[in-house]
Amino acid sequence: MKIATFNINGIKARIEALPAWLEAAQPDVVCLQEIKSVDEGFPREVFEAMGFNVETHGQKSFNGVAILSKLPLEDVTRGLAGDDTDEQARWIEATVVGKRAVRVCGLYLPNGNPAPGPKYDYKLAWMARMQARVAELLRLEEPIVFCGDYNVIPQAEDAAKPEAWVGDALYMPQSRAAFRQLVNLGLTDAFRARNQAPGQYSFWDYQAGAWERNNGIRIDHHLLSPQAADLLQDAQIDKQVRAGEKPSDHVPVWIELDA
DNA sequence: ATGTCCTTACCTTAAGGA
Repeated sequence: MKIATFNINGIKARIEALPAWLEAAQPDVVCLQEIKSVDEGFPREVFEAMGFNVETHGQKSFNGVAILSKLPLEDVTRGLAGDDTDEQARWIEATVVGKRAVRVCGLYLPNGNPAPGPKYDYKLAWMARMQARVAELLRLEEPIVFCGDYNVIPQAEDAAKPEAWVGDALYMPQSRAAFRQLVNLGLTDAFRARNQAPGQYSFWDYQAGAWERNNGIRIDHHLLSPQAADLLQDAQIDKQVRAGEKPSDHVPVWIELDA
């Protein structure tokens, strides 16, 4: 089962690039972030025509997540527990049944800039809520994948210029500690389990020729429950997508599970 | 580099978010 995560930075803007990548990469499951669309405005028919089941959790203008899957999606839930007043669409879950059943959680973690400030407070509070949800799901002792745009640079080697990110919400010590606490619940960073090389990025800013200078950061991750980690066969970043026509500022990252 | 892109609304131009 090939499970990808892709922050598309707007479904309307990516209505050509996303199907082109789906056709080339042939993923079974794709978690999308920043669809920037309400559910009714998402062009689901484009993806249904390609054989995908489509589940969205959108909002107007900003954020929004979705799951596309060639396998049936069961027990779909939307939103991250822990704050009934939170109206930002950043979390969706579904169970995908292949050879094995896998719970897939698609997430778009808050950016948090500027830090400090209310947006950073929201980021850390959101990460604490995620910690609780992950701990709850891990008790099931099943294959679970938590994938998406984490907006966290885990280590210095995950940035081309780590010194440029000091003081940024994506690289603040508290952000990295909260990410570490998630991992320390017993999760595996799938990409790092397969590839320890520095210079592996999933995002290059549109500004200042970041792509041309390879000034990137690795912020799109798959964290795996122990039972999912047992099934891990591959993990890759589709870097070349960033050089395509009208690209997102993120590229797809995917894993292959024996499931 | 102060460098770009996406979305919306006060809509052909600016603001907010990233």
